[in-house]
Amino acid sequence: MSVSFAAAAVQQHSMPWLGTAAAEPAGSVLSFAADQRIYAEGDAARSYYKVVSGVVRTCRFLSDGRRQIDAFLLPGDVFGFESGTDRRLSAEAVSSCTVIAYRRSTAIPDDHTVGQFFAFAMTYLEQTREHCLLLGRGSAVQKIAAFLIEMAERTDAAATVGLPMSRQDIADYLGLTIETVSRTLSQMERQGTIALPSARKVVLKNRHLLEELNT
Amino acid sequence: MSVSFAAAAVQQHSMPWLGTAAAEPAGSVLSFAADQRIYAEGDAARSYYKVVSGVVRTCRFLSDGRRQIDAFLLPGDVFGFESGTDRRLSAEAVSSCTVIAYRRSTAIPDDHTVGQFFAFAMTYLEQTREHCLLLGRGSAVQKIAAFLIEMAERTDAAATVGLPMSRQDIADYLGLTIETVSRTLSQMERQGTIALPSARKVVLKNRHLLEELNT
DNA sequence: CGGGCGGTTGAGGTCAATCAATCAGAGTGG
DNA sequence: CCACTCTGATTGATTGACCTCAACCGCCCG
Repeated sequence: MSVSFAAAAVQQHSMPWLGTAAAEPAGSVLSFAADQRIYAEGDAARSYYKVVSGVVRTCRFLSDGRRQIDAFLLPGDVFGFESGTDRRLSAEAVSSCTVIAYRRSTAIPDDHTVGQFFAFAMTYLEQTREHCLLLGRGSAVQKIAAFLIEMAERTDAAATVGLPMSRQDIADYLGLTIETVSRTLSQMERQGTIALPSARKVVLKNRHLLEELNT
Repeated sequence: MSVSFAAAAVQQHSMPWLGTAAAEPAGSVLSFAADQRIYAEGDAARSYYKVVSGVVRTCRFLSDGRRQIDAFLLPGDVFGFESGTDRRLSAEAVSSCTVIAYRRSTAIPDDHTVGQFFAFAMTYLEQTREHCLLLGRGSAVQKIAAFLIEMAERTDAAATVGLPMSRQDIADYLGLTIETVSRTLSQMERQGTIALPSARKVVLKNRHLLEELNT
């Protein structure tokens, strides 16, 4: 689940959108402020993106105003490729961030590129299935524990994990409310499993215990 | 939910499945009795499958014995392709069923086949995301309503929908208990939204209302 | 007729949602 | 430098949805 930055840099200018690699232009760098929309559900999908810095969330909105966050994208992560012409999710900046946008090409696909996209899709598919398992069968404590471990692994954090997103973001990712997120974190702190030096920092004091909760 | 951008990983993971010949691949027809295992989590992934008749479920088991069903596969559906070498889910026959197994080949990759796999993966990804939304944010009534509509659409059913799977299967698919599934169906029947001529048959008497619940 | 299995129904408990108040920190203006 | 405000986070009290435990029903099959 770790992110490979070296390989990302190498591949940076040769990832067409199901198109030929030959005349593919470099992607354009874009910056977004916190909570700014990158694209919305229903938009035409003309590009895919790679996160350079900051954090991005992909999400869907329900008619009652609630929100389900599909994924948090960290530096190195790729997002925004679609099998159809339209966006199925919205993408927004969690923090101020910069991304590289790669334009979709209409040229004939080559199999190396399609193979890469297949691999991306499968990776996301497996992660989304894992997320389903958590949403369908996990208690609040299990959800928070899994989330903290996920963040720790993805940021290669030793013990102190930075949380770039708000409690509301975490709640919408885990299918909880902000109150439950907050309460669960507080409860874990009282039990000595974690420490909360600030709202956006978590120290994993007993990571083994957190991992056991996930089984 | 990060995607590693490592090119090496992409090669390694996607290549095994890119070898299917352009000519119609030879598949062997297999039959399974109800509840029989087709493959288990952790097995080597040597084939992918297409459902000919009957219904298949893909699922994972938790340490406490509970189960999360990832998907129900109906005739025509393809399942069992993996990005790695191992099965990440188990597959079992819901009813007695027949499937065609296509062995993975080492032949030269083929554009069309690779593109198909990408399309399959994206389709499943979108369905799984939809499922996440339901599991994370839906009430019992919403889950059951969405499930009934899904089954109706997938079987092209007019009004009477056959349910090939048990209440336990439905519960494990929706992240509920059998009691809640049963109660919710009964409640919908009392309200006149559906009728239950038998346990495995549902008549959608007010499909519009069911669809509204989903929004 | 009796047993077994899947499904339904009921009573009571639990966990997370809801409603509501308080707190903490960052930014602003006097 | 200190109120003041605004927003995000925390905590408390209560409610309610779903789970759990348990009994019962209905159908199939011997």
